[in-house]
Amino acid sequence: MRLAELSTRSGVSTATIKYYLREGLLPPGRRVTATQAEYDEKHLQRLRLVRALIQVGRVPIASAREVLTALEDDSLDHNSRLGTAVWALPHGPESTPGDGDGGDDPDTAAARRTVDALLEGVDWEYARGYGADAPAYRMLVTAVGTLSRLGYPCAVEDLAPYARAGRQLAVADLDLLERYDSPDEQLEAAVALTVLYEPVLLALRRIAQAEESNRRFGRGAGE
Amino acid sequence: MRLAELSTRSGVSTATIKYYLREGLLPPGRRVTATQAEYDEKHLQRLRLVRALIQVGRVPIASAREVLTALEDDSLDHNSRLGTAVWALPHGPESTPGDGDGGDDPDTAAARRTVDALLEGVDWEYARGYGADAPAYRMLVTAVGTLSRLGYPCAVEDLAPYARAGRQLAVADLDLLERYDSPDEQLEAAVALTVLYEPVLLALRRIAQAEESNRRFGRGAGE
DNA sequence: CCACTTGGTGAGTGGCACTATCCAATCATG
DNA sequence: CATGATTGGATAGTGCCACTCACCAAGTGG
Repeated sequence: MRLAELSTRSGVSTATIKYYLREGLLPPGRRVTATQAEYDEKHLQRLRLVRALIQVGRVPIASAREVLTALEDDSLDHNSRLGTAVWALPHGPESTPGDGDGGDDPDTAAARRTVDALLEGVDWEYARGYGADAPAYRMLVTAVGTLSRLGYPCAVEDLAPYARAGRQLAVADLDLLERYDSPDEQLEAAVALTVLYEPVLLALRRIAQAEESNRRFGRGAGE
Repeated sequence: MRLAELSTRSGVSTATIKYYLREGLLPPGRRVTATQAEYDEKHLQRLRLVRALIQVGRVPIASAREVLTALEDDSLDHNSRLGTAVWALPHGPESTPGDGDGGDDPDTAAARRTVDALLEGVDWEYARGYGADAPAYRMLVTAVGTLSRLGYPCAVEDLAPYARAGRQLAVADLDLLERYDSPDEQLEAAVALTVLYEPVLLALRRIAQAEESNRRFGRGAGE
């Protein structure tokens, strides 16, 4: 199919598709002549994934490119590709640099200790092995630091229920992932499901908050 | 305290504080003379909350203003303020407008049916009462629509584990909230905890994914 | 008393995700 | 073959948003 058809089928303007091609988010089409290229279903699927990452997952273009590059990096084996791709995903506000406190102020140090205790408490030794390198770990430390800086509770026992929920979510995630047999499908699914289930989860939490608030405080509370 | 001290104590530049004052995110200080104003601890606390909303929660300025306005709207009772504030929080990508499909294409309609069935299945009748008005509901429909458009599983039974997790999270959230006695504290805490626990939760999910992936597939997988 | 600081205002900056315009090569059609 | 539309690539521009800078008159402190 031509670029125009790719556009109508995906609902993305040709200008935007050209932009994605330039940015390396979409592999170039098979060149037919000097001025025409042919795209296939894989391009369409990739384009949809890119849109989902950017619009739903709010992943910046640069991170999306890293993720997608990792997905098709032939120099890595399946598991490494998966790891690299998810690793490159959204870091959230990394360490809030320059925000009054440096990277190792007392609050952040305390947050790190809390997080380490939490990970030990729930027996996630694999995660602890990675230490401060994992984006998710740093995101967690930053968030916990911000919470305590604001004076909100975030001791180990406060965080434990969230860790338990995270554990269940991960099991559900992996269950979904295991439906895919082909390595390529699994790679793309890992990225897509990680990102696209985030709004699902957050929305469900909000709705459940309203529900629970209503249950505890009566109509009108919560949301 | 003066603006400069507010700046050093919060780590936010005076220019940015002035900007927040202009935008109505921060109430004006008590005017001492024609060119000087006095700020207190409440301003500092509010400023920290604003920073947290914007930097950690990625809440746009305009939404933050709505939230904060609702928090101190004297024309509303406690519960209405709480509802309005949380209601104004982050919508995520609302209905992905103009993205090829309008607001009521077949995918979205199917997503709506799935979501309704899910809410009925977990017996959240209060949430269903609000229908399409609640931002969280619309976020959920959008996300589910995107998932199915990409060909990823999001049937009721696929979503159920996430709803269950959301329920547990909401209980944990409300437990944290109930520690606060003063209505004002509770209002601010509701907003802060809703927003600031989102990165905590997402980070824990990522870490747990890596942990679970390692457990199932052996070292190197997941993250 | 006078350099310095303060807080308010308007205009400017930088980043990012597009988007509009142009162009030569190519294709479809009479 | 003539010719007008279309294609894909390149470049520059747009709009938004969260700041940030420059300036200024009014006040303050040594």
